[in-house]
Amino acid sequence: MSAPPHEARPTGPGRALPDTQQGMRRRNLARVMHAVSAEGPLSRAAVASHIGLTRAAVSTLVDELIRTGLLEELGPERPGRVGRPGSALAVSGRGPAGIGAEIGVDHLAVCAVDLRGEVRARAVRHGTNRGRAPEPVLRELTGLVRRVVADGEREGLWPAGLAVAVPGLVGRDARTVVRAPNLDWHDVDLGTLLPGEFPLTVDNEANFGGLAELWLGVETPRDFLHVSAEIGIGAALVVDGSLLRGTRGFAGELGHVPVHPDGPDCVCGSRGCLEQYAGEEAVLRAAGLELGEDRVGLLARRAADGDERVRRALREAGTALGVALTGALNLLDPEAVVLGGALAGLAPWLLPSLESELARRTAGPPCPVSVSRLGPEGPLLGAAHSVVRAVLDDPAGVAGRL
Amino acid sequence: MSAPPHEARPTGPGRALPDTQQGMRRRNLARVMHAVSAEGPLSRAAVASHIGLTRAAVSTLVDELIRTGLLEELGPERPGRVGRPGSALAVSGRGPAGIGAEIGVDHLAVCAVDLRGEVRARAVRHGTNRGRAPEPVLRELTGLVRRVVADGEREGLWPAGLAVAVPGLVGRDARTVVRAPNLDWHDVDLGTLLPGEFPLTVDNEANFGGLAELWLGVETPRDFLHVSAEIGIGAALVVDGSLLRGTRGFAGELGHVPVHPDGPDCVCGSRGCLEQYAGEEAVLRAAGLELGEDRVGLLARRAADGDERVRRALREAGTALGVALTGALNLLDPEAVVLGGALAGLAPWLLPSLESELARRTAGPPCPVSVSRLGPEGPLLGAAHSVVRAVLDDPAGVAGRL
DNA sequence: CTAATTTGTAAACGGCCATGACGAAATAGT
DNA sequence: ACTATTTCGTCATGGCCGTTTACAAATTAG
Repeated sequence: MSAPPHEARPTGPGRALPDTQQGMRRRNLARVMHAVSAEGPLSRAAVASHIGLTRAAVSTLVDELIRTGLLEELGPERPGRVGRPGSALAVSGRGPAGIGAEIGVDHLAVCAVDLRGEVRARAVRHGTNRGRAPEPVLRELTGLVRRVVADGEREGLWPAGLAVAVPGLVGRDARTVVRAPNLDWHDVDLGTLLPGEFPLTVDNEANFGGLAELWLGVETPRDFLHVSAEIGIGAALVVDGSLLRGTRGFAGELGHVPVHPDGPDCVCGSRGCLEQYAGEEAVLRAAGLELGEDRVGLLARRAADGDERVRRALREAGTALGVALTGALNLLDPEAVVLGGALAGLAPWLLPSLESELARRTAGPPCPVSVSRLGPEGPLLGAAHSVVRAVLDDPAGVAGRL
Repeated sequence: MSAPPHEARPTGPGRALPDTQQGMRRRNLARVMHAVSAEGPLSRAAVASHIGLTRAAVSTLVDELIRTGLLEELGPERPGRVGRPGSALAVSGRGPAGIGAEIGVDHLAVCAVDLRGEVRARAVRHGTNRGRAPEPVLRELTGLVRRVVADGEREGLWPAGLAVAVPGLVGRDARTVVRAPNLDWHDVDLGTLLPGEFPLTVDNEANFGGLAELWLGVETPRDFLHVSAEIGIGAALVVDGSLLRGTRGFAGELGHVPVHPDGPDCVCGSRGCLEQYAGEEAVLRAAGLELGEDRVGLLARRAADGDERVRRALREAGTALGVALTGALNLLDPEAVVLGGALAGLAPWLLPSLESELARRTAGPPCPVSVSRLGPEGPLLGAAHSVVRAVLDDPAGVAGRL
């Protein structure tokens, strides 16, 4: 009944496996998968030199991975250089798939991603979820999941796990939504309300967005700060290629970093939090706009149209964001800052003031700020890919479920 | 000539070793050392159940460790329970030792710590180093190191490495002091100025202080923030048992987190940094005291004597620290905050305002703040222990140097 | 067309942990 | 006191796994 304790979280060639010969084998299988997945089609010899094993050892590993359907033999490479050409190996486009889901304030979305990282099926339902009870929302989501799973199965894919991105704080058990202000959900255990046929992981959408940036971004380093504002302002802290979650799973709450310690009261009990200056509500108020559907799109359109009041509101939000980020950069010394989620769309009007604030407050060269090209798709893709990464990180684990 | 590329930094049972049988063996040797080191004297059977290997496997591992002198057989345990009593194993009190050194603003200190974690030799020289050139200071330090090494050798210890704590920023190469404001050093490569007979590691004193807290603290969790103020205000960020260093090695610069963004100018180029409110200079000025020797002790004495102006200065510093920490806690969600270094001595007057500020600004239960019992010894002990940990993390590596 | 190079596989080898059995040394029960 | 039981450490055996060595296959260089 209950799904196996599927620990999708630690990423990087399958750590935490026992240091026994079997564990070694499993880790080496993972390293082969990672090499092939990351470096495109590769011959056995190329894999061997990538991961530091001998060709013979890689041969047996590859045989096993082909037998279990995780790897595919593409056929002989086109020569080009001297010597016998290798036989290209690629990650299979059939077999296990990661199912990602997103519970947004204004929509539900589900997609299936194969081991190659390609989206093979999608389903979306628009319409607000603000204030709706968890049960009906999750029933709808379950419907979408089943549809996507069915679509995938028609193409030879089977679900290796389900990862759900939610706009709120998630406990370290990766199942319960502790608090989702914009849905008005508290302590909802998604594990009991979603299909139990495959392993489930739940996480904050900012975290999944950050992971998407890490895995899918073009030039993303292994150490960066991914800032995203959907509702509150959240940040994903990626340190050395893995997510910093904090003891309770609440790390990255950039929105409640004090900017003006004596500023206006915040719902969190503190005063002058970043959210009071750069949060969605605050910006809309400063811009003189009403709350409604597609608030971010509205801001972007008005700013593009030259509405000076909106532009000023965004400039000031950028400045506040700059102050809060200065603190974060001093603490974490990341390689880059990436603006994602809603911020990506507003970047043209936020960036100037943000960057000048950072430059003013930084001694050396300021930390580069870039804009995510994933935009609002980030969390959904990150969720689906987290399942895929879990498979790549322990191919033997998933093979056992065949 | 040049020391081997000794990577003392990653801690945790020898990771990053290749996934081959030899690497497995090395990691298992490390796991045995860790088990014995952490859990006191242990029989082979107890070690086996701790690390999940069979008794037979542990036997051969232990044999090897005894042969290389890293473990010692203490003899039969006193029974107590049924069955043949085990033979107690303990980490050897002879063999490799970690040499720790500290370059303080007002002193130099060196110590040797054996694998059991006990300090076996020390040497100190008092007197300011403020403004002195690196060469004479490091010549003196070299003298102290040689003395401590000689003392250790008389007890059967040989130096496995030297770790130096400095009051400033250290590059990620773990050798160069990028900037040490209070010594007025810039880009000094300690590697060329210190004995090259054993592997060298250099790090910030705040980092070593934090590691000392992690390794030696009584109830320290694996996730905490260690705040220490010697000169500037530095923090060591310990995440899941390892130090967060940042891309350039500059993480933890709590002193330059903005507290009042429009406050007084700071040397870093920004305005209203924490250091302007809680830094040593700022507090002394607010307290109406002169700069001189043992400034922290002076503050503590005056505060203890009831000097209201000093107490107010410390209260206000505590409040500012609380604001900056609020930001850090929101970002990192650690399990605890530990005050170390100079702050430990001033804690009685800082804590009340600090904690009330944290409580005011935190929604749930506030993060517990504790005071380090290591105090000013932290960085020195952390440095020495970092070498010891490196040995425990890869005993085979050190055995090769016998 | 030959020499050189590279790939993939097969067989022998060696290292390492697991398994199972055994003697040793203690306790528990009679 | 004596036996049964439990636990410890070790040894021999076996299986797993990566390495080494050798070799055939496939390509380029000359």
